[in-house]
Amino acid sequence: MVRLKDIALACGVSAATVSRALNGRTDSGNKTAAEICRTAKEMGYFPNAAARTLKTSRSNNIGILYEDRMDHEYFSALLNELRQCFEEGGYDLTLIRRSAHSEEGTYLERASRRSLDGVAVIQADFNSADVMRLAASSIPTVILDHAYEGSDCVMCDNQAGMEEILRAVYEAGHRKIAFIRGERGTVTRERTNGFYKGCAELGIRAPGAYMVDGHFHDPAACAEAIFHLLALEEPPTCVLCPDDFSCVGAMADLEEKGVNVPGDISLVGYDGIRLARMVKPPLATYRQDIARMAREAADLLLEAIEDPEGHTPRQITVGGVFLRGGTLSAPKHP
Amino acid sequence: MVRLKDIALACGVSAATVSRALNGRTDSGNKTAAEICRTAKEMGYFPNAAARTLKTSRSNNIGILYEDRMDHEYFSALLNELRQCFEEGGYDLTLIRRSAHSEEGTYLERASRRSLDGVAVIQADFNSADVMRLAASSIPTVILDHAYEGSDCVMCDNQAGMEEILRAVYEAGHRKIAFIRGERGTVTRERTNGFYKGCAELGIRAPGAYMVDGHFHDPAACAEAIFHLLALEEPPTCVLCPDDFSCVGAMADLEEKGVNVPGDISLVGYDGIRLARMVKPPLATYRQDIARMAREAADLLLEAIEDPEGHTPRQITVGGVFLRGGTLSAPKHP
DNA sequence: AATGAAATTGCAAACGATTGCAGTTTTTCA
DNA sequence: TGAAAAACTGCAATCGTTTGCAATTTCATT
Repeated sequence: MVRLKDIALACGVSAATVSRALNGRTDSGNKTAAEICRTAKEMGYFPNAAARTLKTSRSNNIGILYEDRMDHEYFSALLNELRQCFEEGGYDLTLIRRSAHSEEGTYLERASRRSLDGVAVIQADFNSADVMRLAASSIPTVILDHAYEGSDCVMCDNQAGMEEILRAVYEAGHRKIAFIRGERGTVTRERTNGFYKGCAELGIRAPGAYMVDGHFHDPAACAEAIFHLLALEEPPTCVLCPDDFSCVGAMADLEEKGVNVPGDISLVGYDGIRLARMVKPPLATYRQDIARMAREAADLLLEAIEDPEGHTPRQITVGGVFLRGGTLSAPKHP
Repeated sequence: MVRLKDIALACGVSAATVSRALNGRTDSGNKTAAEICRTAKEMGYFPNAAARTLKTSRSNNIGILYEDRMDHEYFSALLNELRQCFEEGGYDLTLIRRSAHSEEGTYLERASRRSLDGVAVIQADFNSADVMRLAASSIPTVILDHAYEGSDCVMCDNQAGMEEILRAVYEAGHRKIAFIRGERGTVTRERTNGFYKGCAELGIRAPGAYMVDGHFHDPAACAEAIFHLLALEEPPTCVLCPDDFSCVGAMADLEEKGVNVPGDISLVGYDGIRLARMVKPPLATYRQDIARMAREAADLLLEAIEDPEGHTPRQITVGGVFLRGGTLSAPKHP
């Protein structure tokens, strides 16, 4: 490995001068600086990250907190976009997660042990003290899809999304609309708010039986909930599912049992994953603007890193767009 | 941050002793060692990764090479499994990729700059000199889904997979079988071999027109290829697609244009992603054993890291399993 | 040419951990 | 009890880079 010292030797200067030249500092003579840079390139020099980190306590490394399995397209896409944003800024991404079996090491510890410049929380158990400690620490942190008081957060506009879905469903002629929601949390809370607000605005009755607790990303649970709803005395004509994945899976179950979508029941998903638009009929759904969320999150985090004093935490919501689809049609018996 | 020195001070010993005690070295007095460990825990000590890396040139960090978008379920799942394996071993994962716009920094450079202990190549342009240089370097590297002479590789058994698919298709009664293959590379080469080998064994004719060049993960291209095949004078009765994702998308296109699957044509996918089994009809496909691939890859890489001398590169293939599905039925006109 | 200011440069001390070597203590055994 | 062996500990150098300070050079100005 080529060291600073090697270049210094080759150029007949000190290591300090080489460091200054390579870092483009103003107090570096531009005649020698050019020569030094040339030699450095020739010799194939690149700085040792560990040494630099040790000295400056900056790692040019961003931590990614992602507890879940990573096979959810929504999160994968988010991670992908984030990576692009951060790589533009010269940062690498490191996945951190408490090792499942040996319970040693909190997130905060893992982050500071590696001198991470910041952490993006894509998916985590937001109620755990561990995550909260990280968010409250001095390490810049941005949270996605969850509102934390006093932290940088980027969320898709779940409330507006639900309201938009409701409007579309209403226009299609539905008045009996059920909502299967996912696990408790910011997302579910906001969607629930949007649901009730939308119902109120449109003058739709929203009986308690039409609000069902379900799970995200769980087709079986979603199907079960729908069957349960269909068995009601006064079944809904349209069901809003927690996410596209569940919805697609549930739809297959329904068809198998002889329930036709949208003939017997209309379905609407959430997320706008690509496969949801490929199945037959394509899902009516609400597509989140993942690229923009990532951009905003990256900007927030980078700002907090570059200027910790000047930065004040902000909470940003990003809107999406409703996609019409064959799973939503006029109800047979309105 | 608590330093080694702080603990040394608190315990009235030298930093060297603390280091030895904490690392459980044999030349450390067990009376004091216990005391030191206790104090360290009390004070909330954890080692500074940068300092340790600088001294030992081991980072406990594995690089992940993943050029593509990360929204392919197959690769996401692979990454997920890998993460689990490596985290068990106490390694973190760092995503490395040439920053797209500023062309500075090869993979090898990025890896050694961060003192990565090893690199797993999940998805990359295997023909690029950059990747080859990395594989040929002294940094332990394991390649997934591509055969590199003299490197550690883990591949799914594409040849056997194709042969198994062919047998199933044959049993269903098909004799005119087309194959849309993906981009050139190890995977495609092996599948092609498997296709021809299977045809030969079963006594199936394999005219050149039935072998179509296509793309992975590209539903539109797949659909187009299928239409092209259907327009042949003697169209095939069954088409093997490059992957599930393409197949699902193409199927929707077909239905839209009035072509019934499997009535008019049988389709078979490849990969076994979850959504492929949720659509209607569920795809006949070949599911790769991703968990096992990850395990093998991790084992290879860890072995190469722990014992670089004793390790000789191996190439491992992992078999999968054929999944029957509604997209494959007996041909109308055999 | 002398002077002071400005521009460069080098010295040396960090950053926090590890480790060979030597020195000290303890243990073992005769 | 004494000497040798074993066990433990500390010193100090080292990993590669950055940076405050001081020293040196360069330059403009009179």
